[in-house]
Parts: sequence; C-alpha cells; structure tokens
Amino acid sequence: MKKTNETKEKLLQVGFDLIWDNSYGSVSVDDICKRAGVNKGSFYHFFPSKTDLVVEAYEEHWKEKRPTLDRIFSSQVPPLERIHVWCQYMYETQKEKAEQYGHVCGCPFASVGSEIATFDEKIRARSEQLMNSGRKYVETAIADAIRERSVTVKDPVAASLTLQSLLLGMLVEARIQNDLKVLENMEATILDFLGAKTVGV
Amino acid sequence: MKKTNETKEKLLQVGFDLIWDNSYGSVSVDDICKRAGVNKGSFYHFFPSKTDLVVEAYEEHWKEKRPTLDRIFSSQVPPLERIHVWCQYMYETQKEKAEQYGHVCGCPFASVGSEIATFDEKIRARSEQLMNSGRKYVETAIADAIRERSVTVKDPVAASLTLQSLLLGMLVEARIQNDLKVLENMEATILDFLGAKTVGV
DNA sequence: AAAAGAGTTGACTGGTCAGTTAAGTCATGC
DNA sequence: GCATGACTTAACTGACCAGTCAACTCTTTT
Repeated sequence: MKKTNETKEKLLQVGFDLIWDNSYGSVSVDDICKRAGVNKGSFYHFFPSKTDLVVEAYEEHWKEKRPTLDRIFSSQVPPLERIHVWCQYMYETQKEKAEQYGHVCGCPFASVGSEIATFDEKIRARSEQLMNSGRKYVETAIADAIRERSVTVKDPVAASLTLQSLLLGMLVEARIQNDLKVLENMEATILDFLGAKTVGV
Repeated sequence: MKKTNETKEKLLQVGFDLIWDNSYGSVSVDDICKRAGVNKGSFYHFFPSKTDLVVEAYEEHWKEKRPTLDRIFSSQVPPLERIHVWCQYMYETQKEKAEQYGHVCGCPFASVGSEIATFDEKIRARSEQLMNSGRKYVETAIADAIRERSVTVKDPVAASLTLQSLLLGMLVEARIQNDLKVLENMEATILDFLGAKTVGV
C-alpha cells in the first residue's frame, strides 16, 4: 500500500493542474484519475464529489503558496520592494506555467471561480474568500507605503481593491490572448496607479 | 413553417443567454434546444457544432450592441461625458441581467473566453477580437480627452489597455462575488485613473 | 402541378459523465 | 492469528453528451 495520503495528494495536485490548465467543465473525474494513476473508487473514497476535490485543491494550493507570500510581503521589506518582488514572482509563475503547458493559464481562482460562480456555490464562495485573503497582503503593503509617504494614494483598502481588479483583468486577458506580453507592464502600471514616487509613467 | 431565420435567431439568443448565465461547459445543446423550443436536428441544420453557435452568437450580440455604443461614444459628445454614460450603461446592463437571472453575470466574452481559451481556438480568437473592438471606443475617447486637456494621462493606447483590464477585472469580481457593489465605484475609479480634472478621489 | 430545396422532426448512435458497489488487499492493534 | 478499518480494484449504473440520419412538411420555382 502507498504512503498515507500519497494518493489523495496526487489527486489534489493533478486535479488542480488539469483544471487550471483547462476548465472545470472540460476535465472529468476520469481524466483526473487516469492522469493520477488512481482508480475511480479511490477518488470517491477521498472526495464526496468533484466539487469537493476542487475546494480542497484550492485550499491546498493556497497553503502551499502562503510561505512564499509571507516572505515576499514581510514587514522587514520596504513596501515598494514587496510590490516589486511580488510582480516578478507573478510573472515568473505565469511564464513557467505557460512553458509547461503551452499556453498562458492566468489566475486559477478567477478562471474557475468565474466559470462556475453562478451554479456551484461551494466553489464560488471559496474563490471569493481566497482572492480576498490574497488582497490583504497588498492592502498592508500599501498602508505601509502611505505611512512612509512613498506613494500618493490615500486609502489602502480602496487602492488594494482597485489593484486587485486591475491584476485580475490583466491575468484574464493574458489567458484569453494567450500572450505573456499583457503582463510585461504590470509593475509599471501598478506603481503608476499607486503614484509611486520613484517611477515615471 | 416559421418565418425565415426565426428558429436560427431564437437559438442564437437562447444559446447566448444560457451560456452567459451559466458557462459553456455546463450548457448542453439539448438545453439550448429545449429552451428554444427547437428540435436537435434543426440546431445542426443551422450550426455545424456547438462551438460555431457560440461564435455566431458572439457576432450577433456584438452587432446588436454596436448602435448603442456608437451613440454613446459619438464624437458629438464630450469625451468625459462619453465615459460617464458608458459607465452608467454598463452598470444598468449588469443590474438588469442580475435581476433577470438572480445573479451577477459579468462580461460574456471574458467569462466564456477565459473558460475555453486553452482548448477552443475558434472561440478564444473571437473573444480576443471582440474585446479589442470594444477597447477602440475607449481609446478614441481618451485621445479626445487628452487633446482637450480634460485628463492627465499621456498615452491613449496604453491608458485604454489598462482601463480595459481594470474593467474586466471588476466584472469578473462582481460575478464571482455575485455583488453589484463591486461595480458602484467604477466611474470614480476610472476618472481617477485617467486623472480627470473635474473629479476628486 | 411537379420538382427542388429549405427547414423540421424525433429517434438513434456510441461514447462519456458523475457517482456506486461489492469484493478484495493490506497494515495495525489486540 | 485474527479482527478491524483504511484503502484499492474494476466492473457497473443510468443519465446525458455531441452529433447523425432518413423521412417528413412546407414554400418557392419552373
């Protein structure tokens, strides 16, 4: 028998990747099982439904990303430096995914969230929650930047909300256009929006 | 027998609405036929495939919207007024849809485009094209605003691209959060981004 | 009035879907 | 050594999927 949780983790990882790369509707439980080298019965031993796999895979993905984000957004780092490294990190993530799968994948929470928002409440609610968790990092960074006067925006909550929309939009467009070029001006656009002192238009 | 094209138009309209409201993957050809009161054979008499229906429905939707957009973005209207009316129009459209279907639907090109971008090239390409057509209106409005100095941004192409991303992001978030509130600050956020002279933060 | 063609009908195909089931394998604890 | 329970296996269900087909109806053309 395999190591405890090895099968479950494989299903979570394969499921997340397949659905991020394609879509919730176009990836079947059979596809996931086949790719994971697991029988269907095992799938339903660990997950009551396809929806539940996705929710848990979201959770898992977020858990894996948190340490990196904690490091990037550490209070030890100057606020604008956090934004800088964060932008680099997002671009690199997208670039790696694009090379791995042959096309730009965008934001998994946004793609799947938007796909099933109107008919799968479980996934919708979790998408919303996780996206908001990510925004908190940015909100704090902007608040710190305002306090050290390295930025001209006034309201960190409003600014982080707008920034989040802007980024989400860029990721969706990059996916639809299948072109990383959309993301190249990301940092400059963000700094410009924040009214960062160190960078011109 | 029914009026020429009545069946086809019904299929296009019903297909577009159902898919906008739900998703490409979760709406079947049978669903569309049932709702349209049309037999399956008729569907395949008019469309070679489900994909082709979607592409034609996109076309049709755009054709129907064009006169309204031409009016809103008429050169006779002051540029910032165009933006103002456009924002109102988008909000009203979303509100009506939300009331009609019980949840916020967002942008149809973005939702379906993002859903199938990585595996249906026909729909992906058409989404990209139509979204860019919409951007042209904004680009011209911004260029006019720059010339009359009612705005501080410098590059109309870059500004319209960023604006498009921002809007797209807001629409995706409104759909995922199922909340029109996301869209309420739309105009203020846009005017602020453009550096419009007449409006504070 | 007859032929032709556009549009319609509904049954049909073969495959795939999410999810079920029952019999089996294995590690652990007593 | 045997009982328990977690995990696996693969066949199975019934619904649904996109797409096909041949026979049909109606309108238009000649």
